Amino acid sequence: MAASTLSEVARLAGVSPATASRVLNGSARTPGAEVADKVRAAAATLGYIANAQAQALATSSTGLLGLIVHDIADPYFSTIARGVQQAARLHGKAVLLASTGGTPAEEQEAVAQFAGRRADAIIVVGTRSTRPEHAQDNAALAAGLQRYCANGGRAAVVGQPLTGAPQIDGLQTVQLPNRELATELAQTLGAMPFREFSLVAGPPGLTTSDVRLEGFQHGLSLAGREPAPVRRTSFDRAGGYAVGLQLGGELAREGGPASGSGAAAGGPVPCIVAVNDVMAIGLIAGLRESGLEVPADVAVAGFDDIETLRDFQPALTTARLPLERIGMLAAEATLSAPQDRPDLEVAGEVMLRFSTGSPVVSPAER
Amino acid sequence: MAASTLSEVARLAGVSPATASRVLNGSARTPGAEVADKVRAAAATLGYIANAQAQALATSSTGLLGLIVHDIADPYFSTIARGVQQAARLHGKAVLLASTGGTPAEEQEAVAQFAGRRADAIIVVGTRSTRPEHAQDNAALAAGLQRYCANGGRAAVVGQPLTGAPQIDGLQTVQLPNRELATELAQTLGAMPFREFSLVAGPPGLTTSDVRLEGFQHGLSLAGREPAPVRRTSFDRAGGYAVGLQLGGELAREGGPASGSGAAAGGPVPCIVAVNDVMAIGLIAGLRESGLEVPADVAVAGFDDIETLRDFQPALTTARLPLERIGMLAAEATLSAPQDRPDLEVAGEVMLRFSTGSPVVSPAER
DNA sequence: CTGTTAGCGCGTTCAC
DNA sequence: GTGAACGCGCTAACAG
Repeated sequence: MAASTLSEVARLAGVSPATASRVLNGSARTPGAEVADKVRAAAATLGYIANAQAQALATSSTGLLGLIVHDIADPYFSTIARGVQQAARLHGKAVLLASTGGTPAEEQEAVAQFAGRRADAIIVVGTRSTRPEHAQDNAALAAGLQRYCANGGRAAVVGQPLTGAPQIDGLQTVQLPNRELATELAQTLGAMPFREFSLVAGPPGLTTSDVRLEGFQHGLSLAGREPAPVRRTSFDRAGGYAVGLQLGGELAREGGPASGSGAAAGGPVPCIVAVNDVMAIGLIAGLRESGLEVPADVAVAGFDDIETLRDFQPALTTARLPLERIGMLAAEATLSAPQDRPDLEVAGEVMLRFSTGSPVVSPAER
Repeated sequence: MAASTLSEVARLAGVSPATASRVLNGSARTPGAEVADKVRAAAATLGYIANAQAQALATSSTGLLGLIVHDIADPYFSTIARGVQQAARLHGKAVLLASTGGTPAEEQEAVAQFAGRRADAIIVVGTRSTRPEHAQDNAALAAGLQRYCANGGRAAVVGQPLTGAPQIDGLQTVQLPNRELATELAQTLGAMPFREFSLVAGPPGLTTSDVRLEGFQHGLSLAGREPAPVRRTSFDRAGGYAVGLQLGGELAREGGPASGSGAAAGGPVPCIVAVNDVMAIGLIAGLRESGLEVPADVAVAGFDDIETLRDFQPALTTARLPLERIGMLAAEATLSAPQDRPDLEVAGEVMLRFSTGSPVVSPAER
């Protein structure tokens, strides 16, 4: 990567590098029109492109925005990433992406990487972990962000605050209404004539999963329901599918050798709630594999309201999180003036659809 | 972003900056063990993190890999992005992301941005455009990449070669088997007892769409079928939905006031093929909205085999592209030795599923 | 309004 | 094995 330099342009234009710099970038005082034109012409013929590294070194500001997600191919993260990207572009920043895999150790690595590149801001997205085996890495991650912020970096965490970390001062948190929305969803569902509830969650210690679980149980109790049994599985489609096969088998057996259409039976059906949409989709696939129909034999709900999944049949009852907006918010928070505003909050919305027997809305209005 | 510097570390360790540099990075000759330890200790207590900008300036290599996509929230692109990210990490590179919106003008902007940051490589993903209004921007894009490569940058385009551009020497192309796969899909489908075929495509001038269209028509003719009529719409879910409503209305009318289940009628049904999965999903939603059932009343097929859509019901017949692998390949191509290998090719696979009446495969095997 | 100087943080050739 | 000096490309003070 050896392109032409500013001094080459300056020489060709017959001026000093400083003047060339003033012309080519938005310096306070623009040089004379003639000179400016000469410089621009020289730059054009040489195909000059300013070296951002050198500029960064000189100005100590890189225009880089670091984004750390668990998996960029997961629609949850890619939608947030789109929001971040938009905000970044609006501010003239470039996005540095790290798709980690989800462990605090990898996240910490990414933070170090971005800190080394002197990113102006870092955004960390994805569930935290309270698993004991992650305690040390969590501490390292917190320390990394701590130091990054202490050195003047701006940072934001989307979801929950860092686990087991003290107050880090430059660090913002974009609070997601996981608990509240889950409560609302459970309360709404709890008031409907379902026979019983089951919950499908990720492994214990994944904060997002745990918090949504808590919210669900709370909502159920508010609705006068018993606490629901919880199945633990992996926090992805495959986990949902596995549990779907399991639960499907149990329900089918219980409903008799030929469960058939539960709708025909007419009785109330059970309702299974997964802690996110992707798991719910897998769950439904598993239930179907077991010969059950949704919502005739069993109702299902998810969480997130992933856009790509909105044409799914039966339409999935879920709790909508404004993912793209969340990404923008996080980016804005780190990019705008470092006010000591309180932690940002976001609103969600319960979406009742046919997977729990609610009337269908026209797909046009997705 | 004012962190501690190498000379601070050196001073604290009582050595020269040069020595500190040798210790902290993998220099050829490692200094004495005692000195090394002192330096490392100093670095640790100061929380030293090397300034990548300065290193880049000194070594003229940034370790940056630029990735340009049309929309990071689109599963097609996010899956490719995952592949790129993995390869990048393997090579110790960081990924610079640009989600452009899809126009050549924005892509050109992103290329300039990345060139300015002196990215070691640039990968451009997404359909090219041959629309006349894009001719100028296409030229600018080509010129930008041309210069970037001339300056020693490595670059790759995924999909089709740049439109209207001369041979750019450092530029690799990852050829996607769009035409061949489309032909194969159409040939397979054409041999099945469908009444007739319709094609749903993006606006004319989107190369990916156009090429797949050509392939389809060719495959149909190989199967002894008439060329199929083409509906043009937007290259996304909404476009598919709109056409679905349209075609659905026509088919329903033609089938009589109460089309009901075509399966009952027993006759052969029409088959509609969309140029990508996302459009196909929208299409199905629109058809359903018109009261038609897939595949009983009408068969539907897509292209890409998007992972998130694999649990969709009816399971979508499609042509699988190994998207993640494609991303890795593109990254490897730009990151590995600049051999003059011919343009890379990728294999795909026709996936027959229930949306065209083919037997269902267990969802476990997605 | 323009040119000169210095320095951003680091790698690297040279001498020692 | 270690230190001193220079340069990467650019911006920001300071003179003129």
